[in-house]
Amino acid sequence: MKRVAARKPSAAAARERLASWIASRGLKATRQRDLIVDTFFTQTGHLSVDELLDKVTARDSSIGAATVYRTMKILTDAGLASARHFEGGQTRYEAALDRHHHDHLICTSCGRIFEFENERIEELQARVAEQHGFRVTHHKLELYGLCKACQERQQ
Amino acid sequence: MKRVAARKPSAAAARERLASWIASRGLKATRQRDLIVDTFFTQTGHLSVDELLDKVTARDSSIGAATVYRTMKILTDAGLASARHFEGGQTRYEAALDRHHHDHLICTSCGRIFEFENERIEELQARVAEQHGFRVTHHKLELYGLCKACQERQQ
DNA sequence: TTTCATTTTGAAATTGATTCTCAATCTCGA
DNA sequence: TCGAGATTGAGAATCAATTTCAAAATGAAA
Ligand SMILES: [Mn+2]
Ligand SMILES: [Mn+2]
Ligand SMILES: [Zn+2]
Ligand SMILES: [Zn+2]
Repeated sequence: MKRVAARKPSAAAARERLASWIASRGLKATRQRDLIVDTFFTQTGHLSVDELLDKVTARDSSIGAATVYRTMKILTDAGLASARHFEGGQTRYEAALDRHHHDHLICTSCGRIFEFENERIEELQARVAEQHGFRVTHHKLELYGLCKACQERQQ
Repeated sequence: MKRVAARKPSAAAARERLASWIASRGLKATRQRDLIVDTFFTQTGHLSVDELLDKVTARDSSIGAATVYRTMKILTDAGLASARHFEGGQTRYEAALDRHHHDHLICTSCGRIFEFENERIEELQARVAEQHGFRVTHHKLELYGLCKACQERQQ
């Protein structure tokens, strides 16, 4: 039996949650899904399907892109991943289990993504919504610009 | 000479600004562009290219979609329109001349879009950026949910 | 175990918004 | 009026994502 690399505790929990999600709706467990989910939770950050596909096909080159798309949709529906639609193209996914809501700073030069939480901003948003009689289901706050490193690099 | 419908004062200003923008970079004035620009500034709100194309082809059915895309790009580059990328596909454009920065509430049921300005939120965003040593170029704050009317309609 | 209805898969086709290409047509300064 | 250069509309191309479909895999019941 092969020894398995240590994994983040949340990864195991996520796999368990996924198993019951799958069982509870008559879906079936598959080798491909397991591998994709395992690969996803082994990574950190905000992954595009393309990037994830690369890691996945490095492990099993027979897995198709459609299956990765489909699996990430399942993870999202199960609340184990969140889909983020930043500017400029592909959807990115991040692990969602045991994570607080947070927003993002995106460097338009190097593409790095930073996270922040700001309770005060959330409150003010809620107040704005209230003033409009609006019931907010979700929101998006994204700050685009140059990260510290890129500012320094550009002198 | 045909009488022209009364138009918002900003529309005339925008056309003037566009004329000098076009002249200043060796572009040429065209009938199609005039008609598209005129149609755009006659409308209010956040228009998709498809919606704009409909209004445009109602006036001249020979105008192609590519020309509408190209014209909206010019208006955007000239700072006379802003492109908004809300959830769900197409870019929407709104008039930008003499408008403050503002953010949006988007009803996911009826699609209506409401605007707000909140100086306090802007300040807090600036502070967040500062804490990360980030130089923000632009940001996006969008609140999605049900507008008042849609809440009431759904009982 | 075997059966077999159901789900899943990978490849390829399709979608939908947008951009590009290209030959024909227009614009505008000389 | 001329002609270099810009613009046009149609259709092709692009790109991420979804759908289709026939073959393969899964798992509950027998
Ligand atoms: Mn994040
Ligand atoms: Mn607006
Ligand atoms: Zn950077
Ligand atoms: Zn509504």
